[in-house]
Formats: sequence, structure tokens, C-alpha cells
Amino acid sequence: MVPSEPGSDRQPLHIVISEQLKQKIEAGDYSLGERLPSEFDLGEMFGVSRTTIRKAISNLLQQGLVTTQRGKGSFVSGRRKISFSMASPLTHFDMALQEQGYVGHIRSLGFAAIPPPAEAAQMLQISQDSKIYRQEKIIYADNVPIALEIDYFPETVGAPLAEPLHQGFTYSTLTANGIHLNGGNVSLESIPATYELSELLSVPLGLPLLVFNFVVYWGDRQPAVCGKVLSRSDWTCYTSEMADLDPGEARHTKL
Amino acid sequence: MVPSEPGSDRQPLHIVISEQLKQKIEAGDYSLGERLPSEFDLGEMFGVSRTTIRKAISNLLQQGLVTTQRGKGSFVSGRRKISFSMASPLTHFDMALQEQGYVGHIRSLGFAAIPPPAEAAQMLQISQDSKIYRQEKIIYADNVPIALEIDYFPETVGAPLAEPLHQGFTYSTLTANGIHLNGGNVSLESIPATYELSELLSVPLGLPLLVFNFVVYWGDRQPAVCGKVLSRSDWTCYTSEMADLDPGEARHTKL
DNA sequence: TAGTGGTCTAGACCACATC
DNA sequence: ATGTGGTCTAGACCACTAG
Repeated sequence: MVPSEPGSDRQPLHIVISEQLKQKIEAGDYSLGERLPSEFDLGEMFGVSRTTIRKAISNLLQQGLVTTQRGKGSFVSGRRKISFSMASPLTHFDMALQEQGYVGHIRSLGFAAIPPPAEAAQMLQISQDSKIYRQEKIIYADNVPIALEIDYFPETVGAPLAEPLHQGFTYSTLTANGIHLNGGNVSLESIPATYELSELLSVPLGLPLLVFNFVVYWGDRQPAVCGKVLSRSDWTCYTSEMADLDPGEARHTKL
Repeated sequence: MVPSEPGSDRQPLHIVISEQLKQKIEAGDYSLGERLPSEFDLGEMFGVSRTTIRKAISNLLQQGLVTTQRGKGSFVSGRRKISFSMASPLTHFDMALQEQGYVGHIRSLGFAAIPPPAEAAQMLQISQDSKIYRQEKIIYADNVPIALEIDYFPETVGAPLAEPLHQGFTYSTLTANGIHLNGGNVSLESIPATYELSELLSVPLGLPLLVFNFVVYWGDRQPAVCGKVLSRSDWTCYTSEMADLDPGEARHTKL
């Protein structure tokens, strides 16, 4: 199976090959979860070196179409996405997971009182001398790590709730302890996974991550928590509903 | 400059090298826009083959830290992001660009009446027999392609406004012609750039793209347009403001 | 033990940019 | 003409998975 006549195509071989494999995957010739032929075999099938095949498979990896496992092979990936509402931010991750048929749990990577980073101090409206509680945790759905959550709590919230916050989902813990959130500012962006993040979330380096930045308030606009959730883009999306659009209003909210 | 003592590190060479280069970039040793040493020189500096250096630079590419130009070199990238409000969706892209100091323009890739795709027909609440107008265009900021917008208009909107829609920004054109949007459903996700998208937006294959899915209404909840905006994650982010959070409400909006 | 993907080498040729 | 990144080869060794 030689790619095509050499005269007409201007595409690199690894692109031609990865696009052909992509078509086969999308056509169902290689079905979901199925193992692709080995790199050696693919090299023979296309009549190219293993290096070129590896580059082609790397293209599919970057596009999230396959995953690779050392010693086993390359497998067609594909899964449905878990959707979270932007209207209830960090909020109810556990409920959203449960409603959509997943078992959620968290693994804490650390909970400590630290001097506040400048950015967090500003969002929580506290001075640089006061303490701040920083929590970092991985969120799992069916034992797959799907997100890294980083929270900053002001001392008034973090100190009395240190223990429950350390162990449970943020929103549920807050509401269970009488802190009812009533507003916030959020922003969404996307970044490629750094090496460190790729290790934490078991994804290839560079895979898109959704970054949900938030600061939420309770009572009389007291900041309750701020931070960010970095979630695997192959597992998550965010939804929102709008009403009464007014072009001049609510634009360029600074977070 | 040999990486480190061989006994202790378990990281591949290309990771060690790309992480070292990353540190230098973030420390400012290589400043913004500066050219890195050539692959050949880097190979000599680290005492490894060019293949390994290319893999290391590929890691930086995937993380959006550098860009490469054939015949010229590799350059440190880095730019601020343009923020769009989720409260006014497709909406005022041109104004948002202008307010943030960019010159915006569009290039149409096509505008045609077609039989409606099933998904679009459902969102626009029309039957499969009626016609639909599909528009595809690239959005530029300062002559850099930052987004691909795909719109579907029902015949009642698309037919009379074919000409102006073809040439201008969507929201501005609609409001200028008496169609005032007053609500909508949106969702945000992120996907890696496919080969085709990477060509259209001049980004490396696999770079994260933000996908803004929308359907917006006017008058008495008549769908005016639906579609999606795929924007370069290194140039764009979305912001939103919330009030009166109610945990049970507005969750899992289906788009 | 055999097969797989992960790493790395040394070298070749090409297309493009610059002088 | 020279230097750059982009493509591709042929081959080696390693780490891991499996029967």
C-alpha cells in the first residue's frame, strides 16, 4: 500500500499517512478501543521507515485520536465529554459527575497556609500580610484523572474548615458548612499541557487543557474562594445560558 | 554543557533539554521574540544529536513557547490574550477587538444556501426540507488569523441579509439590520487543531483551540443564528459574570 | 522469549531565507 | 553560497507487556 503517485502531492509523507489513518478511524475501519497495527507493520504497509510512522502516529496523538501504551500498542481513543455548568462553577463537580453516571473522587496534593501570592491576595481582597490557604487536588471520574483544581481560601474560611476542605469537593464542603455562594466572576481559556501537567493528568505533552478561573462570593460580597480548575479537554466542556443580552453590558469582566 | 550526571535522572534527554530551555525562556535568558541557537548549535551545546534537539524543540512548540520558521530559526513566542465576553457571544467580535487595540477584519471562505445538517436544523428549529445559509470565515486581529467562525442562518435571516452578512462581522450586521438578539445557549470546549485547522489558522498541529458553540435568539425566541467559533487558545479567552447562584438551576444546558 | 512502543544516533537531501 | 528548519532513512538499544 504505497501512499500515492509522487508527482502530485506536496504533503509530507507523515501527514499523508496520519490523514489516511485518521480517515480509517473515522470510517470505523479501526473501531473504538481497537489496536492499530504495530509501528513495524505500519512501516511495511506504507513502505516507509519506522521514524516516519512514529511521526504520523505522533500527529494522531496530538489530535487526541489515539493513545499509546509502551509494550502493548497504539489504540483508538474516543469518549464522550462531561459537561459542567458555568453558572455553578467549581461547584458541584461531584454532583455533575454523579448525574452523568461517573464515580467521582479527589486526591489531595497538599493543603497548607502560605503567604498569599499577589494575584490571589488581590482577588480575595486581603492584605499581603494575612495568611491564605492553598489547596491542590486531582479530580477523578471513574478513576481517570480529569482535572487539577487549585483553590485559595481566605483565613476566615480556610482556618475553621481546613479538615473537611482537605478531604472533600470544594463546593459541597462549603455549603454543608453554611457558606452559601451568591455570585462570582469567571473566565475560561485553554492552554497546552506542560510536562508537569501532562504527568499529573496522564496526558500527552501539549494536549489542550481547559482552564476555568474563578472567584466566588458569599454573604455581602465577601470572597469565599478563588483559584482555577485545569481539566482535560478530551473529557470536559462547559455550558451556559444567557438571557436579555445587552451589547453594552458586562463586557470585559476583569478577573 | 552536558545535562547532568547519568545516575540519578530518569527523564528522557529531550525532556531534560526542553525543560532547561523552558527555564531559560521563563527566566528571560532568551527574551521575547529572540531567536534560539540553531538546532545544530544546540546539539553541540548539549552534546546530543540533532534528532534529540528537534524532539526537545517540538516539546516547546506543543506548549506554545516557541514558533519555528523554516530557513530562519526558532523564536520565543509570547503575547497577551484577547478576551471576549460570554454574555455577548459571536457578537461584537469587532468591537472587542477594537477596544483592546487591535485592527479586526474578516475573510469569507464561503457563503451558500445548503440543505441543513441535522444538528443545525434542530438548533434552528426548522424542518429538514427548508434551506439554510452556511457561512465560514476567518477572523483576523492585526492581520493574524485568530479564529474560524462557522454560522448557520435560517432562510428568513440569511436570504435578505446575504450580501452584508457575507462581508461583515455577524453581530454588527444583524443589529444594523434590525435583528436584536435577546438570549441564547452557549458552550465552551477545547480541541486540538487538526491538520486542516492548523493550516487555516497558521498554528502547529495539535495546538489547543477554544470552541465556542452558540445558538442565539431574537424577538419571541426565534433562532437567529447558530454555529461555532474556533479560536486560537494562545490569543483568546472568554469571561463571564454571575450573580445569585442557585445550585439547582440552569445546570446541564443542552446546546 | 518475543513483540511492542520510547529513546537516540549519524547522516542525507530538501525548501526556504539571507547576504 | 551559506545557514536554517523540515523530512526521511537505517539501525541500535532500552523498558515494558505478554504468553
